[in-house]
Amino acid sequence: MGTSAGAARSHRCGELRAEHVGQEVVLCGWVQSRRDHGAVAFMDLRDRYGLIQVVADEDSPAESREFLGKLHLEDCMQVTGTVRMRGEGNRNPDRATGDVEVVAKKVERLSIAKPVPIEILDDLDAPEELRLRYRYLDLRRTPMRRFIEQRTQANHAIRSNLVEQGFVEVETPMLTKSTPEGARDYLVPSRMKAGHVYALPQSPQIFKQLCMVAGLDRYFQIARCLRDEDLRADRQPEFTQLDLEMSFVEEEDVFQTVEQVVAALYQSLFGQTLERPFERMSYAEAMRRYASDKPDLRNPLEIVDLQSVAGDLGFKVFDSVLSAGGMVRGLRVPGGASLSRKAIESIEQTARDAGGAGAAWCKVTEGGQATGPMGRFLKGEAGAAFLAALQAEAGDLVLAVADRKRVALVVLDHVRRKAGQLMDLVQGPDRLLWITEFPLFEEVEDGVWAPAHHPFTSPVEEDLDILRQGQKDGVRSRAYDLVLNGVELGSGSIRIHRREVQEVVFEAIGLSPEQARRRFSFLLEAFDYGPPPHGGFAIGLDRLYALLFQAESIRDVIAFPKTSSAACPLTGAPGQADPAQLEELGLQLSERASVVESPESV
RNA sequence: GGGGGUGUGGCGCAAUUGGUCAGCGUACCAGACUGUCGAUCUGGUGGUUGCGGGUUCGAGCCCCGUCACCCUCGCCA
Repeated sequence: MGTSAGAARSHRCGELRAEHVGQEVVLCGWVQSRRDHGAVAFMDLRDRYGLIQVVADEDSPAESREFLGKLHLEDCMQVTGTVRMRGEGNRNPDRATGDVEVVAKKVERLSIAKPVPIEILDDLDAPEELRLRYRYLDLRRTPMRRFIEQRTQANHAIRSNLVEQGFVEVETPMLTKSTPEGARDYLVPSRMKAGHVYALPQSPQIFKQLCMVAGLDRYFQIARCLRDEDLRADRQPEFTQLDLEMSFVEEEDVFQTVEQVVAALYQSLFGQTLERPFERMSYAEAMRRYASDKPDLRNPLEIVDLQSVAGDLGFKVFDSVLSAGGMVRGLRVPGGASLSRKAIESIEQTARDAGGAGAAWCKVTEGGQATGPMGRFLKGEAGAAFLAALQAEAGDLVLAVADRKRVALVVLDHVRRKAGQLMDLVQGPDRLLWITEFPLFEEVEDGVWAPAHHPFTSPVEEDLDILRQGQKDGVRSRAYDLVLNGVELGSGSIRIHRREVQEVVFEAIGLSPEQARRRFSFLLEAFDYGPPPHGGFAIGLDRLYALLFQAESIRDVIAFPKTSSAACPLTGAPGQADPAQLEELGLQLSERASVVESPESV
């Protein structure tokens, strides 16, 4: 901390050590606790930097002795006194400042605190809603303050690394037009142009591409994004992304750039040097081996295709799925025969929770026999072939899932994770992984395909022809994700910069040239003026920080977060609209809106 | 929008099959105490058990509705 303590104080509470003994100091802070013994009284004074014990004894003026005992927790204080060594046996080794104390000469209360609704304790156990309502008190707590400080450091590491890499930082508008992410927009009505609205950005997507057309070459921003969708434990209506875009690049250029940033982050936060390059895996391979587009590679279990061996067992469950065009895949859990009946049942339950019918299973005995529910179907050559496909050995547990393709993959993913967790296989260092060549379209219902990304995501060159022929299944895009231990950190793509390709994609996703021009006119217009090939990436920082800082919730790394109904208990936002403001905006509330009453005004 | 969980003094918790069970800790207030350190001791204030309705002689406890929060599915690149 290279800055001065401030005019009202000479030192910070947390910095006093034996070397300060004898100095007269002026401290400012809050009353953390007080211990009044009559003729001697103590107070722990807290600031951002720590705690210091202030004592008033026979060396202090009588009035300060009395005053110290009368203070409330969290009163804001200024204390003048002398640093002195604590007596032998009176030191507190659990505290950084525990060898010294400040003998009060003058004790002044700068402001008074009512009884606090939440206590300022590291291990506070209070309803989160209350913590949000009194966030300014919650943030006085050390763990919360740490998150803020770590976030500062992380943002700083990111920013300085990207600047080093030659990036320019551009602040893009908050009042803008709808962007192509496909979430619901937050709208802001215009006063100047009644009946018209701004949309708050779901991401700076369009603007960062415009930055590329502008020749800025390498853009980044730590950007606020807003999406009006239902919340989750790891989702907030407004969140922060590290957003970047680069010109004249291919996937590898983006990967290396992002890897440098992430490595700088780990270096700064943990002093840890990440191994680079990160691993890379195509979407197809990830789905084949892990049934997931964000596999946790710390879990070594892999999916095995049993399509060709499942039909010969005389197992009705497999037969009916196969004849319906479904999928049979399985999983070998080495040593899994040691799992209890109850544990295996929990895997079956996981499969059902994931939307499947369950999971077939058997254990492999020393003699190579299969026991358990699926065991009796695994006799003879067909059974041996089945187990051989899995490379199952004595002592293993074998799990098999049969279902419609989309369901089976989801179930396999859950089963793999559950089995890995039960066997305690998920360990080792962080595994960072690029998933590449995501499909351009995803099947949302049987036979119904929707674009998986925004419409400027470039298809893979070799797949252009089949795309032109109207095929959707199997068309690869140049989109990629970065995955950390099974958690998707962010995603990006190489964009389309050629008009001809853009038109093919618009047509494929069912946008007529007119519709496309209406929605993205300004970007398409910009693309008439020599757009460079470009691509980029965006990382959700709140989620990443929650992970890296080991916060319990994404809300802990956000200073002033919202509840799961997108409300702010502190400010009471969203608030009721003021009729005068509505009038000015040319707006009228519908029946539905006026029925809704605020439950309570704070 | 669907499913699940939670809701008792400011805060954390308790209350047997529905029957003196509205109690404990902490904070708060008053007092005592020369070395504590999330001090201790004594005494005290404080609750229409989220809200509304119902069942019952009787509801914190059972039923219905509702609100808020948390988790989750849908939704969200």
